[in-house]
Amino acid sequence: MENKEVARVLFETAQLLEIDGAMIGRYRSYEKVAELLGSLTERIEDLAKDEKKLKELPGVGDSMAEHIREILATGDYALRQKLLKKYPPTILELLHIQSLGPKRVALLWKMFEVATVDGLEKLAREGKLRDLPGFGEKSEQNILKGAEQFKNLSGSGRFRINTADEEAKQLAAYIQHAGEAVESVTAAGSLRRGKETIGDLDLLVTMRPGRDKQKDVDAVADYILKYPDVKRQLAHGENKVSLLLESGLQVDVRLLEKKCFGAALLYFTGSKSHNVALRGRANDVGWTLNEYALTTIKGGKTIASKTEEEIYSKLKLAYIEPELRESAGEIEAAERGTLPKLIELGDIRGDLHMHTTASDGHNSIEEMAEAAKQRGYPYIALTDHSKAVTVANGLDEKRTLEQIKKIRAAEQRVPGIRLLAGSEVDIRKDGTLDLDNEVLAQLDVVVASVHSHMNLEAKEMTDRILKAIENPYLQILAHPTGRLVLRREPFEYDIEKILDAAAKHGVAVECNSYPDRLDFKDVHLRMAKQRGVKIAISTDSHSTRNLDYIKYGVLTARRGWVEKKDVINTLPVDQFLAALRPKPQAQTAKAATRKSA
DNA sequence: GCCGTTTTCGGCCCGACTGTTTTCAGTCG
Repeated sequence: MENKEVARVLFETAQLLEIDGAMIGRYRSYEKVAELLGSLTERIEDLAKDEKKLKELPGVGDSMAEHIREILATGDYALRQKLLKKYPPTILELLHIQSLGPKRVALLWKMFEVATVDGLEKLAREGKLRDLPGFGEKSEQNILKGAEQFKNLSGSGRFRINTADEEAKQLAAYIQHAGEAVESVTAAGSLRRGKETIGDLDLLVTMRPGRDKQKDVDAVADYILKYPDVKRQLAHGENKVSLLLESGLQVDVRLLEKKCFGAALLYFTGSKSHNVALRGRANDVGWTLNEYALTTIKGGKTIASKTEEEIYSKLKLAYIEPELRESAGEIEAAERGTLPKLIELGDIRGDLHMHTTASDGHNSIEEMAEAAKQRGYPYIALTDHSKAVTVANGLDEKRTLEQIKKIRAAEQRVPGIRLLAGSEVDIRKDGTLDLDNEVLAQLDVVVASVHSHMNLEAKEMTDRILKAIENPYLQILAHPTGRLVLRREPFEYDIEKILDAAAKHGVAVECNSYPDRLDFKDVHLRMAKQRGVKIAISTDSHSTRNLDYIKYGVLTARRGWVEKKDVINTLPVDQFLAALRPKPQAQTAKAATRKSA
């Protein structure tokens, strides 16, 4: 069982307990463990084999360890099943409706035995909810609005990082023009942490001290509400404005004083569990941390508030980069001074995965080369699709050989950048590569990936990729999990076996930067790093503009604790080529073809 | 259900906002 599945069972149990009116701490304990599982690099199934290791996890005691083992053994949990006899499973859907939480859902169930979104909508339309304690006409309308939104969103209500990134930049630029009173606009939240999907946007606006503070804040808030892209205003408080943009993205803008910027940035960057851990740490020494400051509990004396660095320092922690703030061991590492020195965008020297008009790209070899040169890269690899990917006009052996010649010729026309001839060769259903080894032998860089038969059983998919890795010409395994953000789940396979094989054969794995992919995630990268598997960060560009997506790959790598030394395309070109899996000697290519065929 | 220089009971992160109320409960992040 995967960590995610165990977490879901625990989380649903927590939600049901809360609806059932359990004590706050009881359901929190389930929630906490579910959150922990989301950021664990080890498989819970492995940890559970060792009683001691399992109970070393924070928040896991005798009972919780027992529950986890039960879930692993049976796929479910008796308490959850018991609660689902009391309440229908659909009741959990109601919790996803804005303005409804466990208390109100419990009340609705008690009064009307309603547990479906449709049933709830009917009651709201008939005006039957307004007389419930704590409800009114406005509550009914909000529930109807929320129910409609819930049904429309069907998906997760999350957005790809590039969408959120672009929306944030535009809105931030707009707010900057609000007037004198605005000093700075900063994006926080999961966007700052570099998550591949963003639920909503958090923007922090610092205000210059003026004569009438509240008047300035009100003026800026009014200005923000006039942003042309606003679909609806969701909230408007003293120092917060919430909007729904036309795209469906929700934005929370906080207007604050400069003196509490650090505390606010820390708070609104999250993650939630990181914040909780920091607050616990503050409590331990008699302090309390909120979005305004770190203060003493007794007397409310401010300890730190202006910068994040200051707050971490007072908590006796090294500064933790936003990408690491997932409560995945970063606090312990900060305490010990063993945090990684994360890779930076400027460390990347070459992009190793891109397409040209030869297959399904929009630009020529020369155009890609020029664009890469402008971005300061000393080298790139041009890797068009191979013939099996017919929809992308993949290249067969003959066309690949011609493409190699064209790349060599283009190198003369675009001086100042080394153009490596590559291919994104398809891994066929049976694990063989889609180009003859004689042709692969003539390429500088062989990138390989799966583009078809993505629903194989785990065993078959694992064997398929293991077989591909055993081909001595495969050097980089591209988009290794096949996940498409918000559209397709990753392949089912044994990723540990794949990574062990990659380590053994010197195959690098790709951290694919294309925002629709970003499929090799933080946890995968950490697993790769632990095994000493080399990492390549590439864009999978299909046009010159896509080359900028490299920043999302670097963010993702940073989330995976990746350092410059872990990434092969941070090396100068000669060292990079030497770091690739060495190719068999040319004369053995034919024999290798026969063997792998 | 977990945890502990506030340690075996009693708390569990904390504050803003909303909509309902006349001081607060519930939701949200």
